[in-house]
Amino acid sequence: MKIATYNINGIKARLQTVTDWLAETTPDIVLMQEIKSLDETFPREHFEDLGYQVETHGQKGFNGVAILSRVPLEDVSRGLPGDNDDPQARWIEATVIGKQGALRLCNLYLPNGNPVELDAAGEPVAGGKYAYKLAWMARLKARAAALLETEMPALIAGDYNIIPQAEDAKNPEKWRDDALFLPRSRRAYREIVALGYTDALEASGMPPETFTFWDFQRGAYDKNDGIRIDHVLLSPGAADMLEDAGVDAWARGRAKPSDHVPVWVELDV
DNA sequence: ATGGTAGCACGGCTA
Repeated sequence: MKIATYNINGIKARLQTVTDWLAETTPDIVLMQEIKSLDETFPREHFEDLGYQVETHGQKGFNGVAILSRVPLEDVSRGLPGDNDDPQARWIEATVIGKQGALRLCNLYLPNGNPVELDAAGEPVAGGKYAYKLAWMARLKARAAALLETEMPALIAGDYNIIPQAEDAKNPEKWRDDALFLPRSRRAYREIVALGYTDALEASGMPPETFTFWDFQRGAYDKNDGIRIDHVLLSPGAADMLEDAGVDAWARGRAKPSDHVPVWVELDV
């Protein structure tokens, strides 16, 4: 079963790009971020006509996540547990049944966190974007831990907005004070992985300079000034199913590209 | 220090 994550940066502007990519790479399941669309304005029928079940968790203008699946999805749940008052649509999960058994799919769009606002003591300013990012990551850690307590193997994938290591950036010094790379951000990410998750790309032996995002500005793609911020984390049970993983970096060079490219795994589910 | 680009939606925010 081929499962991909793809921050598409706006479904309306990306419909043709995504449709062409689907035809060329034929994933069974796509976890999409930044659909920037309400549920009712998402082009559901377009993807249903291509053979996909469509589950969305949308929001007007910003954020929004969706799952496309050629395999039936069950028990769809919207919103990351831990804050019922969070208005931002950044999390959707569902169960897929394969030949061997079930797999829990979690699709996330982790907050960017910039600009970083710190008080005189160096603590994130309450109500600021960086504080929101860290609070969201604490909720993610709790959910990731809870998933390990269940019987079901789990995949947690999406746009993490985290550069895990200096090697995951062409120019790490540019990101030193950025919310994607601050020690505090990376520590929170490492704590989640350390619960018992496997980075699918790392496990499959990715080459140096494996990036998933190049900014639209300053000709970042032409200079390969990229970062790796889209990740697929696998619980131990899901890691046992891993057959292959990769990045469709070529998608960044196509017409009307997103600033992110797809990351995919092949799992023997 | 600023502005560079893109999307949504039509002003200004988000990244």
